[in-house]
Amino acid sequence: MDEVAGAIADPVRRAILTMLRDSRLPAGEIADRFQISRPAVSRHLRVLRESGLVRDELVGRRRFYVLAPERFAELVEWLTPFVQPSGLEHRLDALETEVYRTRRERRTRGPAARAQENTA
Amino acid sequence: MDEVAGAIADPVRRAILTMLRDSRLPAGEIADRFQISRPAVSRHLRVLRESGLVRDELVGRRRFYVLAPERFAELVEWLTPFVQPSGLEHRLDALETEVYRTRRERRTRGPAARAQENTA
DNA sequence: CGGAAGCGTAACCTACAAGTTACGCTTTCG
DNA sequence: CGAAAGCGTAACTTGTAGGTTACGCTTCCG
Repeated sequence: MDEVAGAIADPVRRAILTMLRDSRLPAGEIADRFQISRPAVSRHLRVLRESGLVRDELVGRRRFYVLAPERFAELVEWLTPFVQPSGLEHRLDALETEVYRTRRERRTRGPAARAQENTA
Repeated sequence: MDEVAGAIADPVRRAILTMLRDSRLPAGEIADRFQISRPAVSRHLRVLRESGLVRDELVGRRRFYVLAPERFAELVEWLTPFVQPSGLEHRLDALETEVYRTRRERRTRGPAARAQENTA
C-alpha cells in the first residue's frame, strides 16, 4: 500500500502508467517519450514493477511493460471513505464512463487483435 | 494533483487523514498520537493543508484540523481508468459500505451534535 | 562469429523530504 | 499583568529519491 502510493506520487511514473493504458510498450519506447535519460526511466520502471502496478514480459531482446490492474484497487478503496457524499455522483459518472470505454475497446479489438499490436 | 498524490504517499499523513475521518482534532492532540516531535507533525499538517486535503479552524489558542473532501475525488478519478473491470464489483461494494456508514453517522450525531464534540 | 540493438545495474552527485532543537507569537487565566 | 498553554517557524542535519555517465549482459542478424 505504501509502495503503491509512493509509486503514484511521481509525475513521470504516472505518465508511464497512462501510456500503458493504451497498450503494452517496450522499455526503450517508453524512455524515448521522456527528456530524461534511459537509465532514469529504467529505474522508474523498476519502482513500478516492485510496487506491483506493472508486469514485464520479455520478448526476444525487448522487455514489454504491461499494466497490472490489481493493486490500483487498494488505493481506491483506501480513498473511498474520504470522498464526500456529494462526490459519489461524480464517481458514479466516472464509473459509467469507464464501463463504456471498456465495452468499446472490447468491440474494437478482440482478444485476437492483442497478439497483433506492438509487433513493430 | 501532484500535491495530492505526494501528500498521500507519506504514512504519517495517511494516518492523520484517517484520524480526521472520525472527528476534527487540534494540532496538539494529533501530535500526541505519534512518536515523532510536535514540529514534525506540524509540518505534515502544513503539507496536508497546502495540498487542500484538510482545512484548519482556529478556536482560541487551538487550531483544529478538518478533512476537506473535495480534492480526494481528483485522485480517485485519475485512478478509475486503471481499475480492472472485475474490480468494479469491489468498488461498488465499497461505495455501498460508505453510503451506509454515512447514513449511520448522520443518525447517530445530527448537525447539532457537531458543535458539542471536541470541546474538551 | 562478431557487432549492433535493447536493457538493466553500479557508482556517483545533488536536491529535497523529514526529523530534531531552539525560539517566538497569541491566547488564556490566576 | 505575567506566566503557561498551544502552535507555527527557523535553522540545521541526514537519509533517500531521482538524475547522469559508464559498463556489462543477452539477443538478433549479416
